[in-house]
Amino acid sequence: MINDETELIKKFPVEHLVLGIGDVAAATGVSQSQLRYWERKGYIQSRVVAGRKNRKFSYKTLLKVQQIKTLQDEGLTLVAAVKQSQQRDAVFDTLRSFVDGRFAQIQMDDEDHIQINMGPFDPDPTQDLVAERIAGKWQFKLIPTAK
Amino acid sequence: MINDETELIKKFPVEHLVLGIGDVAAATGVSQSQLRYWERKGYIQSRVVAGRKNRKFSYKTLLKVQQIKTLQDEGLTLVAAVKQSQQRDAVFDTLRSFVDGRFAQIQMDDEDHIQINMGPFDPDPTQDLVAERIAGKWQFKLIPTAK
DNA sequence: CGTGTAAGGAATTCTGACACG
DNA sequence: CGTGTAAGGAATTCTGACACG
Repeated sequence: MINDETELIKKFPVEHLVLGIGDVAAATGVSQSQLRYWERKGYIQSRVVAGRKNRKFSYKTLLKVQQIKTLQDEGLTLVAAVKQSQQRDAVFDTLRSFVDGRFAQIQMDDEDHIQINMGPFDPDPTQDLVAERIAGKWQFKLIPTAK
Repeated sequence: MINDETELIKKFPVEHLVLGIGDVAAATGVSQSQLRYWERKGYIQSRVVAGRKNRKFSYKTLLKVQQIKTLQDEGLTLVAAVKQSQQRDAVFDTLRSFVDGRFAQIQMDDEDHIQINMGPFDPDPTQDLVAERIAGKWQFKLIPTAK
């Protein structure tokens, strides 16, 4: 079960996740006509999913939409917002990559005692780095590497 | 910009994210009639979003659907799968909580040098724990706490 | 129990045009 | 440029019934 949980979070279902335009609009606060316009201009993309006729957006696109909107709200023009947002696409991949690469095991003994083992602590590889949540606060500790 | 990125990932838009039944079915491989049946039996829930008339599922529900399906595929009956899946609801919250509590700063200098600062390293609070990706591999290191 | 299907109606999304600016 | 709206048609989802088992 513990391994299943770790697997589950690594397989975070976003790759196959596509959303309708109405759901993207509701989640981001960007109107459907805006989304269609942005797509027409090439700022965002929608996939055509096999067998579906309507527009579908990926989760990554949703993130991008939200970024653009935030930048727009800060006063940038659409073009400027789009340009800035491009640098940030990598954020999501970064988190994925970190979770994939380092979350060796997630252990949930009970509600109040949860641990994430992140494997060998590089400055001292004889120890494992563990994140531990106690009473709602996350702390790090080192434990001897399991043989 | 660095702070914006950190904020962005913390605001990972899943709270306000709702998906149509077709998208949940496509993402999980569970048919629409299954989803409606599961809902009727109370195993999963769908929200009625203000102003929308169709069924909408939260991202957490999607995770649950995927868990149930996985367990079913392993040979469990629907009821047994539902029961087992209940213990696992916390996984997602765990990741969120960890990211919220510990990702102090995400820094992306360039494609090949990315760092996540996780704040004071509890065994030695004069140092910050930093996860660093070099050439695709994540490693931990300690740096003096920024004053 | 657990899932599928045909049926008719309701809600959602589509495109192209036009408005405002 | 960037967004909204009215319009008519197309695709999606709805419920309740019935089938299979």
